[in-house]
Amino acid sequence: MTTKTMAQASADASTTARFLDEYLPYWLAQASYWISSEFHREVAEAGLTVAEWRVLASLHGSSGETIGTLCRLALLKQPTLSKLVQRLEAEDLVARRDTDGDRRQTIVTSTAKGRARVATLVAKARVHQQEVLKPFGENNSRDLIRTLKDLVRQHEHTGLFDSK
Amino acid sequence: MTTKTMAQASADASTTARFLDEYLPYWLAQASYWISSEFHREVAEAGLTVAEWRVLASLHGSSGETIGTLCRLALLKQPTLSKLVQRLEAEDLVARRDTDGDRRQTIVTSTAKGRARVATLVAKARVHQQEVLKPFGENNSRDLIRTLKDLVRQHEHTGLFDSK
DNA sequence: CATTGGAACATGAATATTCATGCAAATATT
DNA sequence: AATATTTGCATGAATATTCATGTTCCAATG
Repeated sequence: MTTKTMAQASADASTTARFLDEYLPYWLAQASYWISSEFHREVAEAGLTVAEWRVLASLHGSSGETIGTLCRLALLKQPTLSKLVQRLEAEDLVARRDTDGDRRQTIVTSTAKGRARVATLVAKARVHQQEVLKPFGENNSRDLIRTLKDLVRQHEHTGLFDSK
Repeated sequence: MTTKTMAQASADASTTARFLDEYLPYWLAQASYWISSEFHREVAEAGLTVAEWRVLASLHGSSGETIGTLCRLALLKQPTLSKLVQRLEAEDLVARRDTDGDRRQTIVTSTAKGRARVATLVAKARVHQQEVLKPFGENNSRDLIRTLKDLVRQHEHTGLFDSK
């Protein structure tokens, strides 16, 4: 195995420091990727794709979300999500209905079958999060999540979602 | 604009707390997404796709990376990256050569043209990072990056990369 | 040192995403 | 209040990604 780890790679920054090594967006992407993909094995074993898991998780504990909101929750583009939701609806894992107010909107809710399908997974996700945060302790963990929420709050408005 | 922000959504967790609202991987993904996509407008204006930017940024300040390492740096799957590198090579933005040691490996380096192409962008990226971190101050910023690096170090080995 | 297993990269076929657009409904403008 | 603009979602065509596999080479084992 010749494979360098990211951490090692960042360590042998002898003279030529790689740009990425101190680049925040890079580390955010790496952290997001590795933490998530670790759990995505459970998702695959449960017979779901990552996108399906994200949608069902987004609806977990929600009374229903519009397609647009769901796009931002699951970080999927609107056409991608529309098609995914239709597949999930065909499997009876989610249901779609119109809103009372704005008749352009579609509200998506998870069905009993959908909730049952992810119940175990959600529990495992909570455990996974605890394991991930354990090495950091209570305070650092709280700080990390608060900082991430702050980052999102400060930047989610800086660009239209679908302009990517 | 009926659109709920993620922060607002997390705020009206009156009785029904959504699962995602306290889920670390969710906030990592959101933070990564929004911070990056904010900058990706610059990338688009420079006439590059996000994947192209990631590859060229990964090679910036590097003496060359193998396809495999580049996959992990840019978080792209190997077939995706192989094809992308071939396109970049055709534009003379990167070059490929064989390693001395392992003749299965391909080393990718950025060409002078490639470096010129992202020089401005890299400078803008550094400025962008400073702006993003400014509200958090020196100490919190350093803590955040250190924590992210720790997370990656602890988890990059927990799964094979391409098993996703 | 032959053989077997695995690793690195390339590539075609299957699949998924994205862009562009359409349509219907809400909101803004005059 | 008629018209123009914008918003929310759906959908087909173009594009990109991914899976499965092939090939070549390295490394481990007998």
